Amino acid sequence: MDDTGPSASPGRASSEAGLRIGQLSRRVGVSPDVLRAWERRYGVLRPQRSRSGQRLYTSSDETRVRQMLGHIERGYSPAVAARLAAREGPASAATAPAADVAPTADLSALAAELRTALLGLDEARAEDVIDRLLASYALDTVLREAILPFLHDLGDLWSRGAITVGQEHFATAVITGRLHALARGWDAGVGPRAVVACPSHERHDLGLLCFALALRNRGWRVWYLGADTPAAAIDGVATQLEADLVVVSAVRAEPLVDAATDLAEIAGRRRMCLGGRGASPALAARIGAQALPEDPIAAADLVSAARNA
Amino acid sequence: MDDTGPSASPGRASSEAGLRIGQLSRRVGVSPDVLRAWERRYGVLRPQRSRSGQRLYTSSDETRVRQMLGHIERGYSPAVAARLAAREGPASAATAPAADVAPTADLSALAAELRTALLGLDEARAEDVIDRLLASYALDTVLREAILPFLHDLGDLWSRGAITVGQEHFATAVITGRLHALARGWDAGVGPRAVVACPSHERHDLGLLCFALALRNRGWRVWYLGADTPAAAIDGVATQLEADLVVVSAVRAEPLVDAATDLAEIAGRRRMCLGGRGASPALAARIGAQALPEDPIAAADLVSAARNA
Amino acid sequence: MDDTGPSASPGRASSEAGLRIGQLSRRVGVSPDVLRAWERRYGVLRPQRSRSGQRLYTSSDETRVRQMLGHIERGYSPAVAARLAAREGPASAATAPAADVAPTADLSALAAELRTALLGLDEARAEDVIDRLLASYALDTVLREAILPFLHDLGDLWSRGAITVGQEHFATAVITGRLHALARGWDAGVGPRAVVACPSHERHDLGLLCFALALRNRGWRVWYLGADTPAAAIDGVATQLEADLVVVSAVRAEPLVDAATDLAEIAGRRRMCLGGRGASPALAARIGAQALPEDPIAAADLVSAARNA
DNA sequence: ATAGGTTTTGTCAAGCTTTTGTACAT
DNA sequence: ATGTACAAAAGCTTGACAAAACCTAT
Repeated sequence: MDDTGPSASPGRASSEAGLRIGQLSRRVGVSPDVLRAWERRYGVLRPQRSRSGQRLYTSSDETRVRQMLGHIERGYSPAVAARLAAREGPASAATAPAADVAPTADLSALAAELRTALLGLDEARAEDVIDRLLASYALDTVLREAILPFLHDLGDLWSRGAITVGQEHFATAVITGRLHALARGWDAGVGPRAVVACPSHERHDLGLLCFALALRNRGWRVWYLGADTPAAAIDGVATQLEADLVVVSAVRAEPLVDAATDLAEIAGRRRMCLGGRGASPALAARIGAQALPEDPIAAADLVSAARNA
Repeated sequence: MDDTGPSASPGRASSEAGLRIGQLSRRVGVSPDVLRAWERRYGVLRPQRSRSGQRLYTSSDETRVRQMLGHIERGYSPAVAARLAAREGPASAATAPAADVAPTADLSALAAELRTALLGLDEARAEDVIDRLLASYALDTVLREAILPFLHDLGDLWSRGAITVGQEHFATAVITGRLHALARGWDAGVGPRAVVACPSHERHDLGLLCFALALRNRGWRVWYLGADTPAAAIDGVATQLEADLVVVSAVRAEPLVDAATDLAEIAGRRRMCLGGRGASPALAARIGAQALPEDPIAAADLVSAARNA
Repeated sequence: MDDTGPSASPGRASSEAGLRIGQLSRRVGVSPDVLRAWERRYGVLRPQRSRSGQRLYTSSDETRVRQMLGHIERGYSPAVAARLAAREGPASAATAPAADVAPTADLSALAAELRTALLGLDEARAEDVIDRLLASYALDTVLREAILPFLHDLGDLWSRGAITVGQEHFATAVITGRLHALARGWDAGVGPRAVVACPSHERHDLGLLCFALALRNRGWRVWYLGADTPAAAIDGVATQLEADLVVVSAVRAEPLVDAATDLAEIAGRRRMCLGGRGASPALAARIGAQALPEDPIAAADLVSAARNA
């Protein structure tokens, strides 16, 4: 097994913490006392705690310590080494020699870093990059320039067999979690109501999630039903809410085709849009819905503009 | 998911169940006592029972134990190892006991940490805490439970001389920056239009900023003019946009009183609300506006609900 | 920020600081006592100081010492060798930063679009333009070529009555928000510490914000106190942090004049610079501070360069 | 170069709690 | 088989300490 130990599987990502101080100490060759002192004095490490107060370190804490050791060996005092390590962030210093971390890294650099982090199963770093992206750029931009291109890539890589299913799952899980977090409180307020879902047998809902975020960002109230939702369920929610809009999206055409009859029935009573690569204008026409562009942001613009017009 | 046993398919489980504790113990090299303790303490194993109550383990229990041993060997404590093994196993979701880690982000703990960080002039840590808050809680919650109480405290501490003006300025600057960042893209979309400002001579606009965020979160499009805005300016923007609502907020009453005549003039043509501690119902009535509760979130609720009603 | 690599700009050097005297001594083979003596007598080295006063050398200090050693070996007296080394030093850092690469969007067109968007109260578009600016150009460039000129224009237009106060407030609010967001992580790293504020009764802090960003970009750690900060507050924070530098900036002269006595008191204990249009060399001299050019970027260059001189 | 004072940083101890394997009584 | 008890191991916090490294000043 590799030296990152327990971090290989996707679901574990956010709760990977588990190393206790003694073990970390043995791994990096720094006494527990020193580890605690470093935490207290420089705040380099901020391990999770168990309910009883025991420190639980992640493997990124381990690399952090190693970075510090590297700096110390190079002659820096522990205090300085700590600041340097802190500034390097969760990312590994080994690969980025002396590159100063810019306060405002540029968009494509951040996008690239996100990709590296996610394919490298480094969740902490991925979260950090997403934080920096969102801090520096508007949500639409982050989605359009970083998240969506990455998802696109991911599909490519996967279909070429260039990455493992585990990597794909991991990346998907991290992004999903993050986008969902952004989407809290979707249904509050005054905007028009949209019900948003993938049809039965369509399990890829990340594009839909981006679309939903963009739509929310344009003032809509969104009820997000997610992947694999039967047409009847969509209809039920839409009816209960008296939704102004129903959006159904799929990557492949089949799920939409299969649900076409039921969807047409809904479209007869309510504004409906079809999104995703699986939605052709022809199919939309047959169902009585509006076809949306493949790009989720553009789709949100279109939906939103149509209403204003 | 089923609750009858540890493996995914019930049928197979029962057909395989048969290992008794002594046998399993010898196979995996873990004493029966320990196996029982693990079951009791971590719930890793849930063997079937024979008629007489004896434990009957399946082969998947065996792999489960081996996984645990592997994790322990890699340095994890038995408690953590159990959690990890539970995650991996086929029956993960159903049987996994609550993880033993302290909740990553306890709201009040995070709020306290935010306070410590800001008063200690530690920006990086403050940002980190805010990140964690936003990652775990809805914006409304973060504002209501962490940001606003802190701002309140800040006023208190300052008036009691418990903190320096410098600390107050610093904290204000950090929070302002952060909230503004959250507010990007305020005017996009389809919602009703609100113009939001403090009157001339009112320079505290943080409460207003929270209100604006909450309002945006409820689907409104917001134009934020900020502190110290003359009534004429407010009117100009409101007219240019054909705003549906104008909100004016002040901590003290004077700025509102001073601007009362001009504001009344605007209120004659447009829905207007007065917010902040400086806004009394009496004053609002005189101006022809609606008084809002002091709490920005409640105010946003009210504004938003009134429109829906 | 530039993209020329880690060692090109003078400010960058200071962010690398961290070597303590013992380590430097071992590296170059000169005793700590001698290093201190050279510093005192010839001023060849001007290391940063840690909070407790420890000297923190950069790697360029190391080459400086080596140059001196070379000259001494060639027979010059230490005094002469020091002068020679001093003359050589700065020259080595003379590699000019490269221009921005391959602009994806035309700078002046984007600047114009920004202006249109902001004056038209179109926030979403403004944010998008800023995103594109930041994605294509270095921060310094964006500030110098787009943001600052626009702010300048804004003042002009306003004074000519060509725009309403509302437009001005709106534009200011958007830009403020954006710049604050870029400023995350201001206090990270190991660079020298700067406290940055406008004096009491000065409420325009946008120029200061640009300056602070530029300074941060040159490796300084910045504590931003913002507008309208009493001298006592500035002093308090500077003391708490043992800041290496205090910068006070105002658009008009009065606020600075009013605070002159208190500021002079601070300047007696700490390096201080005065910035903004309100800062005249005469006033600076009276206070015992250094006057900075009006242009925030140039000011940051000066502050940062002076340190290595 | 020396002297005298301060800061930094790794270590250690005391006192207490939690974890966990093992033992024992029912 | 179950539940309780127990003790060793490992942690936690607080506080203190001493060697090393620095600082200033003479």
